[in-house]
Amino acid sequence: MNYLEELNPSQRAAVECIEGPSMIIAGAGSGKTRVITYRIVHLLNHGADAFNILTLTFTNKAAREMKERIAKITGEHEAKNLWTGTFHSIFSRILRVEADKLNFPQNFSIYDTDDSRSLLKTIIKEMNLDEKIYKPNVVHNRISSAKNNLISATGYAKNEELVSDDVASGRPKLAEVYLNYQKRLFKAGAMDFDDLLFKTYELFERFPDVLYKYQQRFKFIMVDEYQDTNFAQYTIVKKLAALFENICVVGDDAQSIYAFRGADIQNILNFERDYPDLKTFKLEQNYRSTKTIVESANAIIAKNKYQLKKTVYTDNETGERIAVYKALTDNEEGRMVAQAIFEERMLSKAANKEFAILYRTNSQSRSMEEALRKLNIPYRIYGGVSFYQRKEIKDLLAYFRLSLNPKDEEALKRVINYPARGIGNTSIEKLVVLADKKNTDLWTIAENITRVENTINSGTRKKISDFSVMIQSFGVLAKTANAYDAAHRIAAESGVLKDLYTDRTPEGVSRYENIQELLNGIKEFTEQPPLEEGTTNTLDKFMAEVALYTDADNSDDEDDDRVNMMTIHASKGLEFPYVFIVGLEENLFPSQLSVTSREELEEERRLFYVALTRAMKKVSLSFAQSRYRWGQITYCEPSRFLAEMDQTVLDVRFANTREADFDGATEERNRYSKPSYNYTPPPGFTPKENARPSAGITADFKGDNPDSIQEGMEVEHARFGNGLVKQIEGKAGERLATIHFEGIGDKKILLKFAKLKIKK
DNA sequence: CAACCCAAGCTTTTT
DNA sequence: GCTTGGGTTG
Repeated sequence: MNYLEELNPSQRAAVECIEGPSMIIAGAGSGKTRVITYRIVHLLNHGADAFNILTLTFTNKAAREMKERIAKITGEHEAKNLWTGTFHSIFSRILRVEADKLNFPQNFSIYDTDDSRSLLKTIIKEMNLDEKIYKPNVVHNRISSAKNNLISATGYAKNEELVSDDVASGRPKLAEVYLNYQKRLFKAGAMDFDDLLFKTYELFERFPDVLYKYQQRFKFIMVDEYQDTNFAQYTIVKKLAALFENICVVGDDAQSIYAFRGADIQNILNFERDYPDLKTFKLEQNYRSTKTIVESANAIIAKNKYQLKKTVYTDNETGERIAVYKALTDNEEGRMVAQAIFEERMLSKAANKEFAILYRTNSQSRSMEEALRKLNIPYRIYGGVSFYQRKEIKDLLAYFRLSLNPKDEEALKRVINYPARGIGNTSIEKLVVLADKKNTDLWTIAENITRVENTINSGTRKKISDFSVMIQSFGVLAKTANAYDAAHRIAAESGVLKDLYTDRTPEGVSRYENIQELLNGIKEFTEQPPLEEGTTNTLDKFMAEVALYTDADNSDDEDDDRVNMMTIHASKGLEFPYVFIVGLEENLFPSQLSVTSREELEEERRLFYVALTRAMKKVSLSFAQSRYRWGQITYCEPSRFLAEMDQTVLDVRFANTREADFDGATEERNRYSKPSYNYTPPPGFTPKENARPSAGITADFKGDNPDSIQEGMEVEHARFGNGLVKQIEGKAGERLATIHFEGIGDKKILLKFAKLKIKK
């Protein structure tokens, strides 16, 4: 095929520039992925070896899609040899090969955020620090951002600015916690997510010959979503590219939405400085969206001060106006969105999967879900609690980790008494004390428990020794048997399968199914042709990859016809014909945590830009005037982003679907539509005095005495409306009622908290 | 040592 | 409002 002919002039220029440093600024919907994949194809066609091409992405999904697209053009064989993956996965591959240089075991464990926090908690306790001040996640964030800026634990301790920050916030010992944390990770043969970057940097820094090896291997380097790189990533890429300088970065400053975790748009500017003979390409034609959408998005991003100049335009048709749904409550917002999807589906003969509901926070999905369910609209939620974060999955994975790396302390603590085998907290504490005394690790103590002098009673000692023998046998399995056999036997022999199988509650059943799903995934992995011919796909190889799998990576039947629901962050890189952006309220979107500084607010605005530009045909926005947060009703004001929109393309609708009266307010509107940090809602968005009372609004709803409520009564609830009391359990003061509400179903409610009006 | 109960934190986003 | 983790009880 002649791929070059499928490109517009600027895309083609970017693809054809394969030598030397280049930067592609790719506006939303401008065919970025196409350019990257075709550029790789172009490299291959011009004599580059797939083995020499490195492409770094931010998500596993992006990497997988890219590989698939290239495979379609070049064939599987060629595509398989490409180095394409996330920063973390590519670097962990390198680190496994080179682990001995850093004195890490080749099977080092990768600690996820939970493991890191848990270890920090242990350290904070051991140092007798106040957990209220040294909050594990605050401490973790500090350490994480230090690592992302390539500041080691010793470097941190010497950094006056950081240390005085810590002193000022009452955490003078933070540097010491960092030092201890790194010591413990090392002892456990483990790296956390940030170490995968930091240790790669360290490896290249300390071993120039190793760096040279990879510099020669990666003759051509591409970085996707370059605007999201942090300093560590930037530095490592720069090192890798130093020999050939064949580096091409692709990004869009307007879509930088990860500054909160260390991403720095500055890297784009640094890039221009680092490579004076840089060639820059701008992809400005949007092929995805209507004029209305592109122009609205442009108008929004124009409010930002910090940005590169570019003009995104489209030749597509003007398209529909942007609907704005104004709801009284979060639940009503859900109903309106569901209703709108229902109607649009009829009107445009659109499929469910053409719709996406995007929100700022995962917790917003609930009201949407309920409303969709009521209209029998099938949906799928991306993200949320990811598969690999589930307790049962983490438990079994901890067995795998421990089998491969018995020094992995977090894994050991996780499974030594799961399923319950009589090694409780007191015994574990004793092991910790012993390990400390002998200056060794928990595993070494456990392994030698019958030979070490200790105060643990003989029954428990036997149990610990049985456990360590079992783990040792698993270790052999994991390295020799095929991954599925090993995984299945570990799941069975550890007692995990049995434990979950015995639990016949719906949650238990679902946990069991999840384990089966994991095992099926391992089976699939086992049956793949191995990377090296003649070898077996063992469990250690599976684990080398799985530690970095997350959320959307299990691509379960994406062809299903369902409405898509996800956070805006998760939607980056995707497109949908119809997009609903919900919860456009101050303190929600923009987030409450970001309205204090200009930089953070601009990031929220970019987030809104990303959300708008996901849409191909039509965007709908919505907001509610009150919403449940932390189980409490809070009143909300419309988001300033609504005021920043071009008001003439908005089509505002109220709950009763009559058109909002917007005429005659133009002057007023202009007065308010300037970007303002002291936000005042524009007219038309302010709640009306005579807003119709609905089943949701409850400011002064008074309930009757809860003690007088009895089974069989008809009651009214502020939020759920009318219902019938079916059952009351519990003693006075703690009475729990099961009430059937019209159109909602059964709810269990504590009477002393619920405000219920007795109707009959 | 397990089961239960309560308090705290959570709702920013991901590898 | 929910989940998680810690503490107390049996």
